[in-house]
Amino acid sequence: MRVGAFSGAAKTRAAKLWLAKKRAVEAGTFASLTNYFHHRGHRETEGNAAKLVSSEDMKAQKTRVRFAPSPTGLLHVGNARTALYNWLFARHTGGDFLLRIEDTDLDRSEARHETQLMEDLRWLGLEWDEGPGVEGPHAPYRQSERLAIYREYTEQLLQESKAYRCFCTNEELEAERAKAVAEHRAQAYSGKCRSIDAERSAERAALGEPFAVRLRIPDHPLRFHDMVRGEVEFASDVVSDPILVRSGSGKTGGVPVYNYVVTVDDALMEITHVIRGDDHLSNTPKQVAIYQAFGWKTPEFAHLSMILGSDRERLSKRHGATSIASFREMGILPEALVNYLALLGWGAEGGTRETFSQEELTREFKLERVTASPAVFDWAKLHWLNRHYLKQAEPARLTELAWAYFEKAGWLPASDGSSAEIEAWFEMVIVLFLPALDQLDQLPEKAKFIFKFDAEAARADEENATLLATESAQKVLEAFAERVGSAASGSVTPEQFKAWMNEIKAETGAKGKELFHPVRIALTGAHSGPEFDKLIPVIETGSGLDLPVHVLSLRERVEQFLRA
RNA sequence: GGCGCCAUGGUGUAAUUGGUUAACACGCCGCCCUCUCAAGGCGGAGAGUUCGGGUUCGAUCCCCGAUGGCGCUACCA
Repeated sequence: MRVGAFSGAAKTRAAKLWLAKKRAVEAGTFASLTNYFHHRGHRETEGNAAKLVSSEDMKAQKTRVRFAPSPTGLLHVGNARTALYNWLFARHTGGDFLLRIEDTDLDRSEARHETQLMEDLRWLGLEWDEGPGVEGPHAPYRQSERLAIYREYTEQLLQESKAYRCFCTNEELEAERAKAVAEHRAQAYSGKCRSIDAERSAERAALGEPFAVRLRIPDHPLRFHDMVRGEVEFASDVVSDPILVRSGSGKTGGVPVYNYVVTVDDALMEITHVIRGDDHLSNTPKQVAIYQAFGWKTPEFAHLSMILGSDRERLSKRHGATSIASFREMGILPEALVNYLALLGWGAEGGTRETFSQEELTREFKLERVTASPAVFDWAKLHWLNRHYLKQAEPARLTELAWAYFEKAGWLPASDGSSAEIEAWFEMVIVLFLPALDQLDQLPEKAKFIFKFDAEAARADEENATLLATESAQKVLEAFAERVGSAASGSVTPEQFKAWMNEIKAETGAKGKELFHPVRIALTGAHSGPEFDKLIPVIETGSGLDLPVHVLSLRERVEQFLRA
């Protein structure tokens, strides 16, 4: 099924669903999540290091996690795995999984990427409880639509003098950085603008001098707890006062940056566990400082290691296809990909099982068992899992998935203009080649000889020519041609075929490869391929079908081959 | 340069969180099945846990250091 933009009906249904869920929650033990969160948030005094959510809190509180991609490109395996782990954690703990679009990079964010992203998530079976298309109590879920909210919080920080306006120019900052490197120091902002007094600062701003807003990093170490790495600590002097809001009067001027909005949103959306890629680990102290500035309690973190290519470099386009969309196009089944991604950085207790359905994963998945070390992406294992699920899949489903490849090749009619006979036959084709497939898009190449039999090429092949050069091969071919010539085109059954081969065996004395290879080459163009028992019906039935290309019957094949 | 994270066969993960002949899967190799190619069944090779110290009766596991890889060090996310 194709998942497109949401229809109005779907949207309404989703909203109703959410409402119903909300009522159920409110009626139950989690009576007032919002109040609870508020208490929690203000309980902690400024300057305190991040505290673990105690086990009591954990019990009382429903877990809430989010996947927060930026729509700047296609969803790739790394992010998909992050989404999956978030989803699994939410489902395992009975919590909520939210989708939030981080589109504060106005230059690179595109709506079509957002649409594609949601389609990919759905394809993987990762439905979100709140987010675009579903909505929820914390809407909007697109950061570009939350700018007014951030502005309010920035104002508060400025007023409390926890943040300050920075009037430094790019040149000044670059000079600072160069100096820091020369002196073997961390490249942290000097804090030059920290000391500008509030009145003067407001004045300069009013005069139209461009400024960014920076957070004042406190001078105590910034600590947080990470569920896969344990306690992590950063000294405050290596953490630069982070930019909260961009300067300038252009399109991006006044737009807050990632580190800031991610924190504000995670807090406002009551995220309890921030599960994300390793590349954010070094950003976390800045975010912790933001939580502290607001007096909000820090959530639990879980930083997932990177996925690497076979050269141990961060997986990228250089390593070939890595987008979820491309996997789908190749004919990797979503359950195979989900299973594979789950295994990339996580192992079930005991570690002896490899195949898990999404339900089984949900049951067994524990964040504590996620590995901290990076994992190398391995096509061979993905293919193994895909073959596994391909064999499990309903043939009808595969027929539907594979149809497009053949339609595109011009070998099958458009699926809506097809007949039940053709569909049934195509299913036979798929079953025939299934054991030899890593991914569905390999099917046309494997099945090519059925639709496009090339007698000349078969003859021309060197290996074939050698096999056919013997006297025995000639005799076998003649004997076979004689028999197939006497039968009606398209009428040969596997039984008939078997009987003929036995006769030819007796008649010519050829056996084994000697007997079968010439026939196989004449019929398929290659000396290896699927079993004749299954192949014969495919060819003969196919020859009687009304397809865009005529499938040659056994008889026609032999005739063409002898003429070639 | 600074800071952080990571380190078990080729690859992904296990190992009652100090006591194992270091396990499973993928891949590889071989055998069986078979006209062939796959699939399937059976078996095999492949790590002494990056290196060096320490703690301990005993370290894959705890501590320190080194090395290597990766990440961050952006008014990207």
